[in-house]
Amino acid sequence: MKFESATIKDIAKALNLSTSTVSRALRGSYEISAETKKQVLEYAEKINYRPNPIALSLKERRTRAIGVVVSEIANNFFSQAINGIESIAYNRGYHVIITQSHESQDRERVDVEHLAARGVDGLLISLSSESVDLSYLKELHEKGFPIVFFDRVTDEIETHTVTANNYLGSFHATEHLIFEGYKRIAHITGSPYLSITKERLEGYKDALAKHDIPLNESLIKYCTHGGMIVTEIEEALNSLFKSKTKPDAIFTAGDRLTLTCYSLVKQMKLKKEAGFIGFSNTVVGDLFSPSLTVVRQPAAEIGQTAIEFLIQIIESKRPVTEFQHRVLETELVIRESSKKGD
Amino acid sequence: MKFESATIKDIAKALNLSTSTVSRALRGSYEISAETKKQVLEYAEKINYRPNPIALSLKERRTRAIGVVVSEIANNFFSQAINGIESIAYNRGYHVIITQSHESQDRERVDVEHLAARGVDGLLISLSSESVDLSYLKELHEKGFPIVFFDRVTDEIETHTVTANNYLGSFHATEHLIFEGYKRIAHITGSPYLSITKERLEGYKDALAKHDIPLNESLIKYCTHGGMIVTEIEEALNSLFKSKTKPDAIFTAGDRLTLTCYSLVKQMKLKKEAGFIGFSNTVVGDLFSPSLTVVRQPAAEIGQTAIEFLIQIIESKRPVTEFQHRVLETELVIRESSKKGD
DNA sequence: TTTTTTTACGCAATCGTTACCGACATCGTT
DNA sequence: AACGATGTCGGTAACGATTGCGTAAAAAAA
Repeated sequence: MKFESATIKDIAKALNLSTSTVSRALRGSYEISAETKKQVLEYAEKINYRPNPIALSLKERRTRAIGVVVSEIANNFFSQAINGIESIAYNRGYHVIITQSHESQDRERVDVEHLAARGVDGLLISLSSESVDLSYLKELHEKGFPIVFFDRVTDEIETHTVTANNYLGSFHATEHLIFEGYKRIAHITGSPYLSITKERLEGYKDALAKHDIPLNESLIKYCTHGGMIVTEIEEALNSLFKSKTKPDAIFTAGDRLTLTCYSLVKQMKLKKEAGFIGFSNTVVGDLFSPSLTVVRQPAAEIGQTAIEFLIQIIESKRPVTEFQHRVLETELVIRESSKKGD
Repeated sequence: MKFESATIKDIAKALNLSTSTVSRALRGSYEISAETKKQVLEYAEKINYRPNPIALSLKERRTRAIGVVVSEIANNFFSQAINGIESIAYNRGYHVIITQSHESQDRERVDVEHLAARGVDGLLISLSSESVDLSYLKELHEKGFPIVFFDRVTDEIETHTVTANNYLGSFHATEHLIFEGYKRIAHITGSPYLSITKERLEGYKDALAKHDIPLNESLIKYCTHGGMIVTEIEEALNSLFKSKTKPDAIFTAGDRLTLTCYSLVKQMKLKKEAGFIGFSNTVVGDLFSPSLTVVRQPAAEIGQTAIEFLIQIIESKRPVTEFQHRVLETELVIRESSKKGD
């Protein structure tokens, strides 16, 4: 099945004009007579002519499409971020092509190269858990391909970044647990490669330090697949609660991680024993039992800012050399799960 | 900023060959000598040559991209469906361009026309709440443009459709409430234009009829924005619970609707009074308090089936005239919210 | 009337790639 | 020796649209 669309040639043939005249008439060039213009416009309207964007892309070397690479769409943070991206893109006349890395470095690489080859004008990317070798991104970037990182960023590539204030969000969350009276706070987090993991870990550590709570490395668990694999979290929880220094509170980093972990905690009947707080952008935190205290990220704003940066690079005449690192504040939404029951 | 990529011409120039020879060598044509092929292949590898998909699209009149139009990404059903779509598309070498209608007919139309003009090879669409005038889709379809409907379908356009068994899902959910002893079951649903609304309503009505419960029209509330506007649902709930024939159970249709409504019910402290069941693909239903009984749709399978149908149309040599209407079964996940507390 | 200017349009190249057609060796066959 | 067959490759048009340049005709200026 192929699907034929009217072209400029059809108009030219029907009106006995050349394609160049038709093209100029359509674009309202001054060197076309009013009469001819009217004819062309009317006929174009009649046959519902739409310029072929592929031909335009070939000619103008731009596609007005931008690529987005995230680990999972079915993640509240990312779906909200994409909403933000899409709203701005739509208004600026850009298409958004969304791909998922599923936390796989290989898949991410395929996605990126596919998007670049397909000719997107730029790339918005939040790195996968496994991404350590960024050489393919570096190559693209060095060739002048516009890239903006958001959420999970890297300092190996000099470009705009947009992130939440993970450090402070984590710091306040931890401190909140401390204020509530918790002392043995476990931190379950994602891949140690990720920027967000490092930043959140720092915030956690600094909050403990500020309140003179000794850091216990065995209370820190890395779930490298970020909540996508349940057994991984199960093992982390088992190891935590079997130890002699059982935690009295859990602080999780990441949306899927938080939800999966909270679900497991409930199944394992640990709910009354431990305080709980997690990074999550779920909209139903107060439906949970106990209702869930979360660190909420301004996902939509992050997405919006990221794509604005990207469009700025794309539409800039000269190579951009000054890069911004925008950091947006998180919000601590306090509910029951972090309250001390004693 | 522009981003230059190596072309077949660069190879031709460097190797003192014609572009046609290079092209054939790259595609492994038999009429190119082994030596020349080797040269070309090696040089292409060296400069990291990638064929320009835009030029190919122009020539082959296909883009290997398919467009998806849903109302909202931030909806568990749709994000899971997109996951299904994307997994198949990826393996078959297709790109997926996702757009959101935000339940607006105008936006949907712009999306569809934009995608068609941009040259996607086909369209996967779940209609918006407002969509009544489908003339623009009809036009495309009549021109031979491949379209497959999923979830929210229409019978005005003859093509493949993929849906959950909304009727039976609804029937069983309602019957379940009846078995639990509920008698005055309210049904809060979406736009009356939508196929899913009608089907679910039928299931609800038939279940009542089967058990000799008279239908009370005032127990049926239409929230035309499908849970995106909170006040709409608030009004529906207020009107329901202020009436003298107060419902003893609530059955909601739609993911966002269910979550928003359940949240409101909890806020309004109606939880102990009314049984609750809803269509939802949330993965955290058992975290809620009370844990939430849901009708779960096989979202990923729906997406997968839909895109398989679409690719089938796209790759078919002759126009497709026999269309399938695949219906996948839902799953009733029974938890506390639907249990009778008495 | 002649020259200049303006108007209004066509021709052809271009973007990157492929496909049809043709060209020209080299070889074997008769 | 002449011929066709075969193997290798190049030229060119085409996909749809834009654009610089050229130019005929009409209008204006001389």
